[in-house]
Amino acid sequence: MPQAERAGAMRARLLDATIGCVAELGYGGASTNDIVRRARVSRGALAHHFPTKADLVSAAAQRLLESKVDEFRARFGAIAPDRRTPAEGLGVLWSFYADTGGLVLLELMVAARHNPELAEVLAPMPDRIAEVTAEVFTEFFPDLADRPFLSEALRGVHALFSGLALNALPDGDPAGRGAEVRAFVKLLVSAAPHLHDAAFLIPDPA
Amino acid sequence: MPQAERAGAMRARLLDATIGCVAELGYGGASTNDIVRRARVSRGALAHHFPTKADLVSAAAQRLLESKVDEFRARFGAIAPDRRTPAEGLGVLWSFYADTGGLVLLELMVAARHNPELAEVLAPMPDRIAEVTAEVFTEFFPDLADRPFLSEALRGVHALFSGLALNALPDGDPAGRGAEVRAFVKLLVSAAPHLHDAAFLIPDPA
DNA sequence: CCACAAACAGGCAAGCCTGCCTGTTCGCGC
DNA sequence: GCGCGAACAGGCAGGCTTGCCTGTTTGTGG
Repeated sequence: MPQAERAGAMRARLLDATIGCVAELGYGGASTNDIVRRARVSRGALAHHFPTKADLVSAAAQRLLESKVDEFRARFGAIAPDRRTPAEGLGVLWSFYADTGGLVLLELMVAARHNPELAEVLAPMPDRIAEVTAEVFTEFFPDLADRPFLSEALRGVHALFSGLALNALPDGDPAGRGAEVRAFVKLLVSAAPHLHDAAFLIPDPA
Repeated sequence: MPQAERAGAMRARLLDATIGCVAELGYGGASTNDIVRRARVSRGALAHHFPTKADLVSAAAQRLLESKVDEFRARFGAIAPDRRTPAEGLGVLWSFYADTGGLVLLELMVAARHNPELAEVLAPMPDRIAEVTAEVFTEFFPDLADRPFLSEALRGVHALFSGLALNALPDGDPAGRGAEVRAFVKLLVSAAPHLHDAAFLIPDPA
């Protein structure tokens, strides 16, 4: 096996093991020992590719973020064309936060507060996700592309979902008691296309 | 000083120091050494009142949660009566998440995933907050008390705000790029009372 | 007034984690 | 075929953390 490929595979294994350990043990509980054990790699190899732990987790965060973005595109594209409604898209968005990867992202997010290197990687995340979401949205629903407050609404939905995932964290159940809220949002989104003018939203000064 | 009072004060100092350390160093970075140093207390005293670290942080979480609930009530009541609109209330809600205490709550939230004792304390939190919020809301806006989806909307706003706070975490700025989203939500909330019937929300089957 | 228990002080030991260091194998270019 | 450097293996040391353990003071009830 050529050198480059070997190193790449090793890096990938290390990164995946890191993500797995964070998912399983939490950011605080994931030690480099656990990681090398899970990846079936020696400590030396880890040190060779990622001199410091911050390098490792930063790279893992990057990998996870990109993989999830791709996954998001794929899942959205996988919806049957005749069922591609914004409301249906919400399910895809939710899956972005509800699964294991989303959990890890959450954990890394708060860890970033005391890890500048991680913060640097994760800071552009909300914008990146919003960007991709908007991109996909305007691709599949071109007639809704220039709705007022579209960007704000999309970002809001993302924030809402990450908040729901967060709140559901302590009681183990990934769905938590957020199901009703999600249903409500779905209702709202279903209705939104029928509001052809947002002017009425401006409260009556009277 | 009587015994009970002394012990109470000690407990309070320990708990406050714990919250302070978590705020400053993060959950993972807050060691019992830091805590006793900050509280000006000996290790023995800590061990006496909180045999294990989990006991300590659980108690601290409890204290923080209750203090924030009280603070929420107080801040809401402090709004000038003639300015008490739901939209104005959003500011209070946001302050709940934007300040230091909210940050700590976020951090403890994700920490709870691998700390059953903490989880037990924090699990009822979303419900508790929703409850208090609904209570305050119906007290100040009795005519809006039985709006459809009120509970869902309130819970949604909370989730949204916690998500915004979370997303703003990596870039240090507590406000982050969430200001536009909050403005949008404010607009939505301002408009909501003018929608006297939610029936139109049901999408036209045609 | 005394005995007792709670409250508090400080130190000790075991365990773990991270970073580095030396040694070995493998692939690549000449 | 050979030398060189990257890739990898495994162990060592320093530092830190947590929980416990012994010793001392202080308040309380009989």
